[in-house]
Amino acid sequence: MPPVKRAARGVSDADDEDEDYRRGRERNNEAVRRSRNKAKQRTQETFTRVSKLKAENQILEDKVRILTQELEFHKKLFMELPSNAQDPRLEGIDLEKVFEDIPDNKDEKT
Amino acid sequence: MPPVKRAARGVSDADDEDEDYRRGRERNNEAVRRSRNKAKQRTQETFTRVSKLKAENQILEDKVRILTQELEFHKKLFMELPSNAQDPRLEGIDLEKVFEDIPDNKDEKT
DNA sequence: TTGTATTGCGCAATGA
DNA sequence: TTCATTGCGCAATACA
Repeated sequence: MPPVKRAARGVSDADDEDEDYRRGRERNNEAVRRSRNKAKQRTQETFTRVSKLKAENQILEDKVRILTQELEFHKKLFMELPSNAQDPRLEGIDLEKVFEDIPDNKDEKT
Repeated sequence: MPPVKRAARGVSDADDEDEDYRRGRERNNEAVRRSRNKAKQRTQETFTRVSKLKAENQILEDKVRILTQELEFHKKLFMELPSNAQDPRLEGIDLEKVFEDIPDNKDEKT
């Protein structure tokens, strides 16, 4: 453990104890320095992390927006073609239903 | 500014200067306390920020994945219907081209 | 027990 | 002048 005040005992002036104490204090001061640098480092990285995440987020949001538009476009295109309404394979099928949710979209929280 | 060592001058014991000094030190200590609390607060918020962003990101990634699948599905569905190949309004139109990029998807960095 | 790492805290210099 | 911020050392204590 870091040095303990020699004064807490019966040592008064510069002797072995004192040197040990100083030596110990010095070591601890270095440790403190190291520790604090690490902390700053981490803090800095956290900020960087936030920036990166915000950027990624922007990109993803754009993608979602664009994909949604595209999908809408395709659905309309498909639905509006009268030929589809007559395709034998779509007999009795409710296209609205089909397009609603193909995969398992089970995530809507934002 | 925070008090200055009165010892730096010719004041030895408890007098006005001393009281002012103590009073000043005390004020500063409080200020330091406030400042450090704020700092911790900010740090904490930054961590929270990261968590939230990571969560949002997950959700967005899922959405992109799902939307992409859906879109693929629709494109195939559309392309595979022979009726479309005969729809008069699609005369001379390259569907592949049409589907490629409707909006302006100008973002691919991840 | 010993040594390093963290953390709260006060002092003083410096910023605003 | 006052309060806020920051580098730095001390000591307690958390970890190994």
